[in-house]
Amino acid sequence: MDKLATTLTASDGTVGKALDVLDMVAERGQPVRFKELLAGGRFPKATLYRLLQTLTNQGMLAYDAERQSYAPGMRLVRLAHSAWQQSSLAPLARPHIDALASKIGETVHLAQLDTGHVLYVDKRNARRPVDMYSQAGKVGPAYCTGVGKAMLAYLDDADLARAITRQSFYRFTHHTLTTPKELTTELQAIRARGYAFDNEEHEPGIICIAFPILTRAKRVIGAISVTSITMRTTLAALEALAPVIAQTAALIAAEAESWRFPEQESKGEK
Amino acid sequence: MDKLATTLTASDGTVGKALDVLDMVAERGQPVRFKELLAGGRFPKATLYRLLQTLTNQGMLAYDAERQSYAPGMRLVRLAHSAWQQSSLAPLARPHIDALASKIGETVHLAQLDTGHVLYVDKRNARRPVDMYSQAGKVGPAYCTGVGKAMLAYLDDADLARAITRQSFYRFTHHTLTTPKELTTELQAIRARGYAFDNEEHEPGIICIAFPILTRAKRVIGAISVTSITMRTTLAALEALAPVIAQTAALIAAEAESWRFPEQESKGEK
DNA sequence: AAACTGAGTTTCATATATTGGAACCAAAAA
DNA sequence: TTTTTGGTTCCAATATATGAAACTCAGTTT
Repeated sequence: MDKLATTLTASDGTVGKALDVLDMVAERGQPVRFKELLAGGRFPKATLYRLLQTLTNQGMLAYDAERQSYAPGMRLVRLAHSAWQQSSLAPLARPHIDALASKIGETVHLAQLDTGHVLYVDKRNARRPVDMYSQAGKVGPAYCTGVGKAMLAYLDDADLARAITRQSFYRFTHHTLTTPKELTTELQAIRARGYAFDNEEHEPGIICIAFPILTRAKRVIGAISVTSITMRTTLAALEALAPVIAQTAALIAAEAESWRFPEQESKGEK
Repeated sequence: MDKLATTLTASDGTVGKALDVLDMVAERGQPVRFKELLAGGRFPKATLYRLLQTLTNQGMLAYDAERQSYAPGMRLVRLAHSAWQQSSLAPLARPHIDALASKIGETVHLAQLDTGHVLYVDKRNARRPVDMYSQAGKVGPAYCTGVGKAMLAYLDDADLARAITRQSFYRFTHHTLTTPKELTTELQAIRARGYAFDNEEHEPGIICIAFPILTRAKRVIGAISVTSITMRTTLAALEALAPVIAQTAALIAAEAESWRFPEQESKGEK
């Protein structure tokens, strides 16, 4: 399912290792047995064992005794609630996203950049209301999505370079940009234009137009996109919506600025 | 806002401490300055400092340089996505919750028990569709909510005892049960009846009826509730919906059982 | 039954990371 | 300028984490 470049964080301390393990469990997307994790070769048996114990104790993992397997724990959901509420743009952007979605009747996404990847923090689907967490919290590739490219286009050189190293450049469709070179060229175009398209680069049949959400100082803090399907629309038709979307992005930016502007990428790699 | 008994997890190792700090940040519900955390008196300056650094490095916290404050990081949202998807009842229960909500046109909650507190994992609000994360991931008290009591009623003695020690028994309204004694009496009634009510015990004007979701072995794995307001309904009216709700709970239970049954409470306190 | 797996758990001497008091620094306040 | 406040860094003492190897305890095989 996921073709993201696996980010192996330079381990800082025991905590770093524990969180690595957490990631390993979360990434698999289904309950994992000890053996499988061990097979990852990341940690020696005893160490892995104790890390798992600790995490389980702490409710960060849940151990299913019957199946002898680990899954991410509910404590994460609790913590994430806080994170989402106070560190994401979502609560603040909600009314604007709502307005936009109901005005144009297409799916709207709100995303932020997280260690080089796209993190969807909210979604509004015009026809079928809810879709919850099934999208919020979901991670996607940056190099081949509208929101991703819209955000990458506004990173400064250092951050962009770092972000690029994280891209897998896996070819999802034959429109996917598969080299840093192609991508950077595209990013220039996006910066010139002010917004990005996704021309079936991630999934065939799916297109979108995406706008960065920029602070006054032109720092990207997120992006919004309007998605549709080739069967129903064209990129040109989506482009006609540009003004409304741009407007929404601006509103969100303005509001965000007056409240807070969270750091997105931690700067030093240790 | 929150009146939950603060769970001070018996620290295991550095990881435990780090997660404690995470909790401290998350609990505040707004960006925290170093000083405030230090004032908590939980950790000496240098130690706290380094824990914060590590967590920030790891993306579990986000540091806002301008305001010099910490907030829960986006990595949590990413991780929680996994947790929610694979460890909660939500994905599985979704269709049934949807059906129930649209059939009866009232707000439906799906909750699980997390270290003695209620963790809302999904919500369907009939009239105003989405409400997202604003509820999923939210934690509430167990002793004075319908879902909470419905779940407590089916815990075995040991787990119940443990859960009770976590309740704050804060008096939210004058219907709130404020002692373990009152609560256990109520729980007996609930077990006898098969479902619980919330008679304005948490918020004035808000009432609900809640059903536990039980495995064949009678282990609680969650609860669903239908909420309304006294201005519009009565408990008696809600009770009329009992069969439909029970049915939904049973469906969810059946489905859950055939897939997986995650542990909810980690057993040993170390 | 006896011998063998394979998966998970525990031990223990060692290396290492964590600790926290105190010193330090920078910016704001007096 | 001097103080205070709030945050960062040092460093020796010490607690912790480490991981190879030994050990369980099923469930197999032979």
